[in-house]
Amino acid sequence: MQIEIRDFNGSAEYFGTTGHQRWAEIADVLDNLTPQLQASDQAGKIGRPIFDPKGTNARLTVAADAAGWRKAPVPGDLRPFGKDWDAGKGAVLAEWQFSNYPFLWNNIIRSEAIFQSKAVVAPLTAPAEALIIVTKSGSFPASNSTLYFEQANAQIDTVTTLGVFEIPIRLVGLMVPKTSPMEAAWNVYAGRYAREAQTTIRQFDITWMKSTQYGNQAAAIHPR
Amino acid sequence: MQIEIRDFNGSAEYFGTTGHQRWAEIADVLDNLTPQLQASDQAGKIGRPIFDPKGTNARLTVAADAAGWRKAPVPGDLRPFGKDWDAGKGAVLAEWQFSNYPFLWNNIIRSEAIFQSKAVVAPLTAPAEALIIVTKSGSFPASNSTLYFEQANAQIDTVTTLGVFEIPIRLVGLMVPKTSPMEAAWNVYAGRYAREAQTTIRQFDITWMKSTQYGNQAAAIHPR
DNA sequence: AAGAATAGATCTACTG
DNA sequence: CTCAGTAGATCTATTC
Repeated sequence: MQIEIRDFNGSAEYFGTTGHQRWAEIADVLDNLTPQLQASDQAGKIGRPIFDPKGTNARLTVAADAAGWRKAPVPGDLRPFGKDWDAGKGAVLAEWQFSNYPFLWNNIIRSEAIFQSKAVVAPLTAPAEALIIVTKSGSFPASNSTLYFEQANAQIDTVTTLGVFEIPIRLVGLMVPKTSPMEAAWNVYAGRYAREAQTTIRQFDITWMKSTQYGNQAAAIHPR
Repeated sequence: MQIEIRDFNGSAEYFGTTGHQRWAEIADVLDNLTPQLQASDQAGKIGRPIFDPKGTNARLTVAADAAGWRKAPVPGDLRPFGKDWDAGKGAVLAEWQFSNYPFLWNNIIRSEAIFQSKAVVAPLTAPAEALIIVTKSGSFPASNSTLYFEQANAQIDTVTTLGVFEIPIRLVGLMVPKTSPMEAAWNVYAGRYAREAQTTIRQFDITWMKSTQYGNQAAAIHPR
């Protein structure tokens, strides 16, 4: 998929130097990711294609695993902050975050805590030096209140101005391709939360609607 | 209801002095709140009584309103952080937070931002000086992943140790009464997310189960 | 009336 | 196998 990047707290420098190899791996995973779509079950838009978090999540995890990235358990003294990061390798933590928007800060806060603690958590081989957060663009039709790139960018931008966070963060946005049609995986699930999908590769026409809150345009996605 | 309190960043001092009247109002609201219960719709515990966020939220908002507390819109420059705080009066902001746990940090981060900005947001009459967060105890049976007091306390405790937040926070926990039976409102809704309830006051037996993650005991609630 | 956005509600999936 | 707990999914309600 096509991506956009925003860097905070020196992460451009970090991923351009020390973290170069880690980023190359994640960039490769993202580059090879096919957009995942599913049918909405929301009143008023039943059946319309929306971004599929389950399919995306599963594929990111599998592909990152192949590159040596593993779930990173939250250490005991940070237990209140949850169970694990979605992936970690070397000195870099990563989250794919497509759930509701407040998870952004849950992810950042606990990453900041581990960053400041300098603890080495398996599978990391050194204290965490940076965090990668993968989101989808707000251009994607999606379930209500799921986090999106432009929103995350605006929030992190404001808070880093406050100067309370130090951990370098590379925010990634999965973008709707500018070229129509788009080839995407169409995932059909047995139930609303089921993880097992029947997947077919299909073509979708993209049309661009008016601009939204953060200047990004909404994309309407129609099956061919 | 019975409550517990945890103070961070000097909020004990604040609510004992400058913020005394504001706290007296909220304490009164909480004191007069009847526990709100509803039937779970979760597989494996269908029909069992759980904490009712909708009923609790609605009653807190109405009672706080009667004491002059109003929704506080997020100002334009903090727009990425959402629409509003649940309540505000004078120089104090309040949230009733019974949704999923990451909202805790969404609430705190945006409050910290407004605290540092020193902006005066309607209906506040001065820059925000403190934040009250009302949660329920983890002793309550509840929907999965809804925020609970002991979890919030542990997280805030860790993060205030990092020294990145300055806004005084009073965290409130709505507790399961130690005396059985408990009188509570039993709310029946037309649908899973419906806000209109048919309410009856009923008695519930409380039995205490084994301790959980943060040392609090789980309460089993049985209709008489 | 329809659309967009946040807030809140609250489930299933998965793991220890 | 059940229970507890987090993660993630994703809806409806409400307001603008």
